[in-house]
Amino acid sequence: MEKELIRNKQGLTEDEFLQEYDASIYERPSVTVDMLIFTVMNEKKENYRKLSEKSLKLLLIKRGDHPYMGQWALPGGFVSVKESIDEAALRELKTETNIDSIYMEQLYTWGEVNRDPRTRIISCSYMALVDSAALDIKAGDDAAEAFWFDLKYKVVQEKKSILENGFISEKLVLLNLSNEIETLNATVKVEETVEGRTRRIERDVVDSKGIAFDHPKMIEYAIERLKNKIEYTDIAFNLMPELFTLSELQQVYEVILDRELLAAAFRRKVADMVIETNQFTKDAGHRPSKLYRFNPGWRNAF
Amino acid sequence: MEKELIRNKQGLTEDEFLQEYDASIYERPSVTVDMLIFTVMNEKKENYRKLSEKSLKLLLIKRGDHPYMGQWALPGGFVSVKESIDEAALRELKTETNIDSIYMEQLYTWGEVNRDPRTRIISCSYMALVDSAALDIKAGDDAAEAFWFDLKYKVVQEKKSILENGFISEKLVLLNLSNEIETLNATVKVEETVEGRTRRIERDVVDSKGIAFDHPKMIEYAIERLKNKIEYTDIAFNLMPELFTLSELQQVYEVILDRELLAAAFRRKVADMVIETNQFTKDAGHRPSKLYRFNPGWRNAF
DNA sequence: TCAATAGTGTCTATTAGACAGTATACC
DNA sequence: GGTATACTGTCTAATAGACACTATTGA
Repeated sequence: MEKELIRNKQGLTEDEFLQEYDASIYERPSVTVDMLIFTVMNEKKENYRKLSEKSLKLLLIKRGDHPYMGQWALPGGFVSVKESIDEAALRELKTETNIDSIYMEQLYTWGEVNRDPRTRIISCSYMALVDSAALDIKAGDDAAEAFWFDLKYKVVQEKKSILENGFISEKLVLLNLSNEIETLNATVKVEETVEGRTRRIERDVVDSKGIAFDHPKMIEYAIERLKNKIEYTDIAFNLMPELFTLSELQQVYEVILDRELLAAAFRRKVADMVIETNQFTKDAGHRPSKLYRFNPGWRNAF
Repeated sequence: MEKELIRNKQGLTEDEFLQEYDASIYERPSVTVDMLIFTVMNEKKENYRKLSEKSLKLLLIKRGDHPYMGQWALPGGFVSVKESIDEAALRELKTETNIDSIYMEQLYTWGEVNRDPRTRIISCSYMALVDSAALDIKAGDDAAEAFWFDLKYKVVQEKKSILENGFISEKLVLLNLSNEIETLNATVKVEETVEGRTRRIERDVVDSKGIAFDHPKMIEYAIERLKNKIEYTDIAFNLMPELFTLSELQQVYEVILDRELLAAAFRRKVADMVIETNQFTKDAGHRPSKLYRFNPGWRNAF
């Protein structure tokens, strides 16, 4: 190998250099992963004819120790030096949901100096989408108390101030997380500053009732990403069971996008992404609906 | 404050807990930032009539020590415990380009266990876009030898294998980085596995001539992101000088997207994003072109 | 029968692609 | 005048939105 021959200023070869390398001389941050685990669940029917409404859910854990003891946080944990961050994220996912084959995507790495009162902690956030049908019992039967929260996202204020050569656009987002046992609220300010050719986006937790750390920021960010990606990718199918109706699929799009869609246009849009089966729903109280499955090869026609 | 009253299982209040917290008991990874600094530069004209071609450039640094001594790497450095990762990225950007007001965006955090032979290092990559006119001399006059490389991205192979309930799509990307002093090549394999409702994307450096670490992966990822975002955002303007012609803007789009665009459609597309001035180019050897500036408020009509 | 959803046909508005044709400086 | 680019007009194709209309079940 040629690399044996190269010597640095201290006259060391690469092997010698690595042997002498002392990683401990610099102070280092801790690294954690935080998981945004989303699912969509059916609420109970109002009457026998109506379809059941769907709602977007997020998994949170009640903190059993300081800091933020008693508050709710995203599931997560430290990344050990012997595992990749993806592995750490998968491990957390498995611990909390007992599912290991699932859609997971890295979102953003949060690196503010004082985001954790214990020590310097950098956290890498991941989004996971799970099919609630595949979940069954889990979430709640862990030592850590994990619960699904109904998640509402609402822009409550938008403000735009014009600068000499740009503007500041400020948005207040209200996050509401609730279930049978608790209701949590947080307000996140998202501020976009455009000055000349520089753009900066900054998120701040204005107010948080019961949500630990900077997790409201992570939640806000994840929802924006989810809303965005559902429009131009097929991630929504990760929230669906094996077989589903187009109406159910549309409901999932609607609950995430938080607006109603027209059935005709929606069906055209998803036509290539699904494969028709010859099965139908039953006992619906109205016309039965054809069941479909995801078509993994929809993107590049084959 | 209420939080003083809450005691954990050891009977400690939050303040007591934090005082006793010892962050040093766990082994921790190091964290670095790596910067993908892009610009677009003019090549010299072939003849007095023709427009000068543009080319996409990436800034690399020659490594002066092990590991990968003598090879080329992305500018970057360790994140200190006293600065946020954004601050570390800005610091690197400032060191390398001497510019501090610039477009910068976090891309992805790379967390494989053995990506660095020294020790466990997690690296957060950032993309920065700079206007080459604002650069002037810089890049080259630092102690570290930083140079701009002409960057070519080419998909040399695409393969799709069908599985029982999904497929594997494999893409080989050839990266070519060159300037007057050196030519570097790397091949990155991008493998997308869709199985059932699980999707996984994996990148591997198949082959690398002269590019250090897993940086070919980071470069490949950044170009994909850049190509993607230029289509639906206004980031391209960060590569433009204060005043520019629509033809120049189109050239920038073309060099990044690596395909020719039709002028009429392009002009329609960017019409709202620019503000006309009453100035024109001079001495062009052909019809002069109107100069435009960026319109920061294009998005939400005001 | 009727409430509620499933599913289709079609008109319209908007947008992207194609390309011809006109305009204008500088050598 | 000729070359190379600047810029516009318009036809066409593709797509998204709107909405009316038909179909089908279980109670």
